[in-house]
Amino acid sequence: MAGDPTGSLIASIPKLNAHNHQDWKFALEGEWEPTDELSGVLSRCRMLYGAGMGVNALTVLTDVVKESVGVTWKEDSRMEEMLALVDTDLCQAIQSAKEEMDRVGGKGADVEAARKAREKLRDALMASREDARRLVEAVITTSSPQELLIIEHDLNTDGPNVQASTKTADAVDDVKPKKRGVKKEEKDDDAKKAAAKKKKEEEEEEATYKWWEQQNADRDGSMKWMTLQHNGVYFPPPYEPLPKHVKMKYNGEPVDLPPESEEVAGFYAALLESPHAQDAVFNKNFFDDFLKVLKKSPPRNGIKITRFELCDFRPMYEYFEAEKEKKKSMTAAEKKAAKAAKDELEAPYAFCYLDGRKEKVGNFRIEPPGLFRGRGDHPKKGALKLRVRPEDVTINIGKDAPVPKPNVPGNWKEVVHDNTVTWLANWVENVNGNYKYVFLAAGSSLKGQSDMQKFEKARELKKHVDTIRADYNRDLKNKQMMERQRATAMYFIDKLALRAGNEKGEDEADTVGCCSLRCEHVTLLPPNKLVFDFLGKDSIRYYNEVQVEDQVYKNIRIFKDNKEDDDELFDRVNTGALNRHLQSYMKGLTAKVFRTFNASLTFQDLLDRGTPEKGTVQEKLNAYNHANRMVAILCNHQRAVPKSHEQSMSKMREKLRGLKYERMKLRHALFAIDPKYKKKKKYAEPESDLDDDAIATHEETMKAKDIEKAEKKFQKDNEKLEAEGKKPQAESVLKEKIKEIEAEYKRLKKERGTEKHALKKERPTEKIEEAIEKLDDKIKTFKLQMEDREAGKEVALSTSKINYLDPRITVAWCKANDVPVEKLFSKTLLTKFPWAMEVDPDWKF
DNA sequence: TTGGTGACTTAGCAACCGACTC
DNA sequence: GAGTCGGTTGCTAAGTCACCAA
Repeated sequence: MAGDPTGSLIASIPKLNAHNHQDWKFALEGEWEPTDELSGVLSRCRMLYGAGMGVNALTVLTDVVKESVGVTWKEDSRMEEMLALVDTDLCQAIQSAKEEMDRVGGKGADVEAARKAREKLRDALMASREDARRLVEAVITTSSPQELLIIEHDLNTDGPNVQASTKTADAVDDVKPKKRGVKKEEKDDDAKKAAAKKKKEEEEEEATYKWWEQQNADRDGSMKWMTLQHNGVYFPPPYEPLPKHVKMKYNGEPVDLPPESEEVAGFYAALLESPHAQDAVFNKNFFDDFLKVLKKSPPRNGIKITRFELCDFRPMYEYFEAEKEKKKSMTAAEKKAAKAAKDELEAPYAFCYLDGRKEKVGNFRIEPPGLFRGRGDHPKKGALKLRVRPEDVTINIGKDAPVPKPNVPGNWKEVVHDNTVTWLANWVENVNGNYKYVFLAAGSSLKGQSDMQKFEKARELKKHVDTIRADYNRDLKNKQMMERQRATAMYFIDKLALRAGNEKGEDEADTVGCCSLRCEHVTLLPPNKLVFDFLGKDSIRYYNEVQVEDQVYKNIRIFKDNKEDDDELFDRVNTGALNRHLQSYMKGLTAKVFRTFNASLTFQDLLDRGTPEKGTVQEKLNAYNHANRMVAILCNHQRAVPKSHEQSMSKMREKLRGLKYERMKLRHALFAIDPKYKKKKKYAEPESDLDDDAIATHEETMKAKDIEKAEKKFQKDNEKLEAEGKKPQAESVLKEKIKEIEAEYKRLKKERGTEKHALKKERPTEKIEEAIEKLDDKIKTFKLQMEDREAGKEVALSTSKINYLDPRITVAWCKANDVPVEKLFSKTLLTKFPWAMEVDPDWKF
């Protein structure tokens, strides 16, 4: 993009949020209003500075310039250096002016001092503006490294306050060095270089900050941070009414809804073709809430809506679908531009500064309003989830950090400074009264530390698990019913990886875990089998027929005795008591730790035993996926069979048949050349599953494909001829071609089963042998892939990988087996587990 | 001991995205 | 360049568990 006119580049910088601008104006008491075209650039600096983001004008300018000129120059490290040299003075000037202003502002009485401080700050900003202008202009009018060097030199000798140049390509000429005393020049250079170096070091430190190598002896576990700065949360844009012609109907009549009720109708309309709209509870809850909204915001054309079955949301649904299509058909450039604009708006919320380090925020977007999509038989599904306003949101931020302003009108519910928690914002949602939180991203130091601690705790359990198991096995016969129930529950938690199973309320889906199992969920199957059948978390069915110790079987029979189906199986045990008991063995031990412990330990064990030492990468990956799948099955991590699964399997089967067919033809070619190959075992055996029927099916498929190809080619050729003003080929040409194809397949059919059924082209036997070898490898790998896919169609591998498998197991295994870790960890997982990347190949869980 | 509250992790699904094929 | 497909990411519901007051 270098060389673009300044205007268009500046125009591409998205506008600021109004409140940030006002912030700044407030700071300057209206004495200075940016008017030139670079105000956008400077606003970014002001916004971040105003929001107390620990401003570094260099970073801001660098970002802005990068955004302005696109990617071309990003790779030019000289440019980075140049920017670093330019901006250090400016940065310091702004910082000191701001500090002074804060100081005198705090006293309140010294009007004159405050005025001077404001002036200082304004001057610093004006300098910033000139620098920004020069930088942007220089960069956009520059395309070669040589020119950049000239500018670098110019900027070094001029200092930050030089006059702005013109905004055309002449700019480079305009920034020629001005004479200055050598000593001062050297001094400036040294200071700038030192500051730039420091800055670079800071950036590098930020990029490679390894919290897992730091000692946090100065902090007890309860303090999560010392300083915290952020820009709050991002509220979704307000509702935009639909075009006038798009209206729901009631009893066949269009309904003129005001925006408040139209928005709610739209929530439902969008789900019209989803299973939700077929759900009676969902529909009832939605309609009850819709009626409440209609009472406040009734149709403007007087229609009275009272019956759900007379509502027709289809016009709205069709409009939404059309809009989706429109969005889909946008060009790549349009999509990119839209995304860039969205990113720009959201950028201030995506990061925070925790103890001075830049960290990514996870879910900084406030959940938009909609209909509650509870899972399973949730009694409240379909209820209206209200729009969250700033008045609903509490912000948690450092004491000294400036309080951000919401991006929509309104004020925060509360601003707190609680450094014993990790959330940046929270609110209570209206449907279930649950708290919702904004936390740091999964790759942040806080989440990473907590993750690592979780796995370390699970590893610590190794030291205690023998004692615990011995105790609960003993207590299976305990005369105290409570202890016997507890021991049995622990047996299930340990052996079957069941969840703890807290009590649930009436207004939630009826799901259970270990402690909340009811008699109906466990059936006795003599002599010693138990059948578990219940809905667990997320209403996912847990079904397991499992052979248990005789004593466990006996206990369940006793616990069920004289009870109704819907009575609690463990009526003397709850999660609280169970966890308190576990704490007596090990600090921090709870039922949940057993799941992590058993998942990781099983995984490690399966990898150790199942990885083929001399296998191919694919074979090793299969062993890994197998181990991963076993853990996912243990933890009951299910997923819906992908819609395209059967289709994709059938394609794979077809491809495999093709590979085998190719092999058969190669074999036959060998036989045709030299019949003694027939006696070699390697070539004598026919391909498995490739009987006459399979060959016939395959040849039919190939024939159909060849004919289709010929038809397409014929059509394309004719179009080309017509475009050139030539006469198109006659239909007979196509017919002749198809005839040829059919003849070829007829020949193949006739020769089927004989060595004539071979390749047409003659090749030396060594080449054919080589080709068979390659095909064998290909078939083997492909079969493994197919098996893997089929076995995993109902199992979600990602949940265990993200939550239960110590990442160090994976990393060490990859190192020991020469498998690139990228094959197993996506970008997100690599970011989530940086602390695991340095383990030795022989590390074990 | 119990029940409620608050903070955090775990979970499946849908939308998105990028590689691949034609 | 368009269409397909499968993996990845974002979203938010649904768990676990500590803590506190009664």
